[in-house]
Amino acid sequence: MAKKTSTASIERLCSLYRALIELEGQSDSRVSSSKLGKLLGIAPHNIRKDINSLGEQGETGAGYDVGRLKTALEKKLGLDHTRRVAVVGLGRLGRAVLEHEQLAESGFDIVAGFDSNINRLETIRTDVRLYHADEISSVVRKEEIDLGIVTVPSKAAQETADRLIRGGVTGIVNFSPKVIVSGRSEVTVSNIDLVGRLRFLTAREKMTFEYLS
Amino acid sequence: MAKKTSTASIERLCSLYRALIELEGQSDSRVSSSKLGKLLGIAPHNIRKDINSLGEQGETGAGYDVGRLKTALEKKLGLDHTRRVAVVGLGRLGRAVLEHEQLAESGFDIVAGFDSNINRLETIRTDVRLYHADEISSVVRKEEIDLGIVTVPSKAAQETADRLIRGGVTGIVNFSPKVIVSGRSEVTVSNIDLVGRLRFLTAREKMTFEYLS
DNA sequence: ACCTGTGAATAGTTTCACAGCT
DNA sequence: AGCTGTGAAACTATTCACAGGT
Repeated sequence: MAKKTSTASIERLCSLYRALIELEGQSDSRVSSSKLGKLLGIAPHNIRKDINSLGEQGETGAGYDVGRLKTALEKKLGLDHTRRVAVVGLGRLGRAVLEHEQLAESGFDIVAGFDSNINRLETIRTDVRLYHADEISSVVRKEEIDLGIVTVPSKAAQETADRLIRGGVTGIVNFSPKVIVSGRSEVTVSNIDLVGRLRFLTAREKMTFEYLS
Repeated sequence: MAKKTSTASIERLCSLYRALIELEGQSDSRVSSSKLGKLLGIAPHNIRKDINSLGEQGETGAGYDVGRLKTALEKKLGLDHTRRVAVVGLGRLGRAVLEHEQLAESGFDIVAGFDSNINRLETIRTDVRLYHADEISSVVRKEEIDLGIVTVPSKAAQETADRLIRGGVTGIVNFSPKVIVSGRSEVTVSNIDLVGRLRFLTAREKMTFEYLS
């Protein structure tokens, strides 16, 4: 297999996939790169490059077929089978994630919840099976969990991630403000701390403003 | 003012700021770029460049002074004053955000919540003032709100964002899966949809695996 | 010995331009 | 007329290398 796909490109392909799901319901069964570009705020050239980079789509001279492209992407991105997900940290945010209907609809089954507070484990009413945080590694392994969502306080974040990784997850979404670094290169971590985002937006405005003056 | 700071660089500076907050409590009052690099998973060269790009820090030959660098960053990134934030969409996730203590601690005051469901507005118990979604623009303007957090269903996302922008926010964090595009260039949008992140992690693993084979 | 600051080199990503298809 | 596919150009970002300081 030839060229590695860049992170940025994978990111765009995922947005693209999302857009295609929406377009699927529409009347028109074809889309052009420029229409997709407008929808996602990406340059059309870029979209063509991305699509083409996953081995050409065989589409020809007048737009892409929405259904076909979607199916192709699904396969290429590995989104054609459900994935098993665990949530660690059952505070307000963690519980909101547990009950997030959209996850299952999109092929991500939450099959386990973890917390270090026994009280919580007994109180929370949910269909998801709950375990103590000490069991993370073994449950992840036994239940063949692919991905972990971390919603614990920052001081527990790295330790939580290490346990998930030891259990064998291939990716982690980290909502805690502490940046998680994955020792192994085959595990990808996506850090999406809210405070960090707000800081970024603030900084962004400041710097843009300064640049103009 | 000379060179515009790149998005990636601002992003790194924000992580850096976070790391400095943590280091501030520690015994050692100095950090080296390599130590910071290890902590954040960034190359030391890169960190030096970033720090230096905001007008040199005056630090000399043996590490940076944690406190001084933090203060400098605070000022440069515009994090030295509190910002006013609104949350739109008071479902499970929105309510979790409303009560997120860390926001206020970090200088982001949530001063308004919005929803289009009157029932919710009456039921939710919180210190934050709640309004109907129709009032977004006027309240944002009157309360001088800087940033918006969007936790509405995807079909309402763009409309919500438009209202926030009309009211005058300078940035939006969008938790909904629908990509929001801001017409005006002075408004930055940060899209952080959970399903999208999980898709990305899935795709990432698949592509890495394929590359190796 | 270990650190920062920074010009130069390298690598990587995006944009352009146009050939070719429908 | 409008579209995709793609090599080449332009641009941006990262990494290197080393001068200079403590």
